[in-house]
Amino acid sequence: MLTIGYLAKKTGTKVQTIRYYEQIGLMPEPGRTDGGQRRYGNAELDRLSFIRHARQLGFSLDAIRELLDLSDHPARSCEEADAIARRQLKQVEQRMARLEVLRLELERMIEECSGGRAADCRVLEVLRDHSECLTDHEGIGT
Amino acid sequence: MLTIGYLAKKTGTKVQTIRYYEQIGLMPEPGRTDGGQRRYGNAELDRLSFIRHARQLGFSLDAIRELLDLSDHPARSCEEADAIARRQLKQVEQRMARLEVLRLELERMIEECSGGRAADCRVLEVLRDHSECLTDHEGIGT
DNA sequence: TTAGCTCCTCTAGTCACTGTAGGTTCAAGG
DNA sequence: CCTTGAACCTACAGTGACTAGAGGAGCTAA
Ligand SMILES: [Zn+2]
Ligand SMILES: [Zn+2]
Ligand SMILES: [Zn+2]
Ligand SMILES: [Zn+2]
Repeated sequence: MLTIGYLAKKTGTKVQTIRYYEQIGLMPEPGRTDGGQRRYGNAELDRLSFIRHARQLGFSLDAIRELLDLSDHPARSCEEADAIARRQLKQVEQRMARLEVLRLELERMIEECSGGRAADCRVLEVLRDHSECLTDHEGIGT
Repeated sequence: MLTIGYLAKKTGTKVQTIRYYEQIGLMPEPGRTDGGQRRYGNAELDRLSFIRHARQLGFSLDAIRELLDLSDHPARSCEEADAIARRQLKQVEQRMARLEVLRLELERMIEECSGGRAADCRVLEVLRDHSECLTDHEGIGT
């Protein structure tokens, strides 16, 4: 019988986060001691590891919910799991493309500024006037 | 005299977002009509454009607050503005590096899965067992 | 005048946690 | 058996940067 603190340490999760996962139905309600403390088994440890690993790979909790469901039903087709992963990959690629645009623009404005008074700062100038930019970068950053 | 809706359209901002910026002190409290509606001048339009452009380049509202402050004081040194921009660039680079790791891992697991039952799905297997991964990717995704 | 658009305030929700306050339980050492 | 202190409990508030909705008031033109 495993305590919540043990699960936390094993998976690199904060204790509150595990309780949060329980609250939103991602982790099951575990058994309790007479005093009301949670006690887990190995299945729950595995489930939490899965969740954390998927989070590290950038999946949303909603996506993870579906992936866990598929993992719980081994006879089903894995098409949906693959589709979720492909969606995630596409999202990552899009984000990288957007970041690359920002990176170039930032690099350029930093390079061009030769210091001095704020009045002549290239960084501030570019921020004031988008026509100084080489790219469109519409949609908010990140 | 410009309405909030005009500013919104000109800058591609939602009306509520402009009111939100006012609430957190990023935009000044504008004058009002007798009926209580906000009316802006061109200075406010410029300020909002600055904010939006900086947001598109990924700066946080706190960073933008400092950048606006510097832009309002042209005699000051621009060192701090440059430092903020360099910090932002570094953050973008770090995020891209993390995303590249995710991208490779996702690409690999999608490629390796040949479809079929969820029991044999490579995607689910990798999520269950981090030792199937080639990289460490610690820290939560994005 | 009346239609219909825009504007107002206020509240709550998003995502995925994280932090805090104030109290209870558990396990080990004496 | 008793005490100590770490780990646990619930409940609620806060993060960033908005976004959505309710319910009402103002503004403009036909
Ligand atoms: Zn500068
Ligand atoms: Zn630009
Ligand atoms: Zn598969
Ligand atoms: Zn891994």
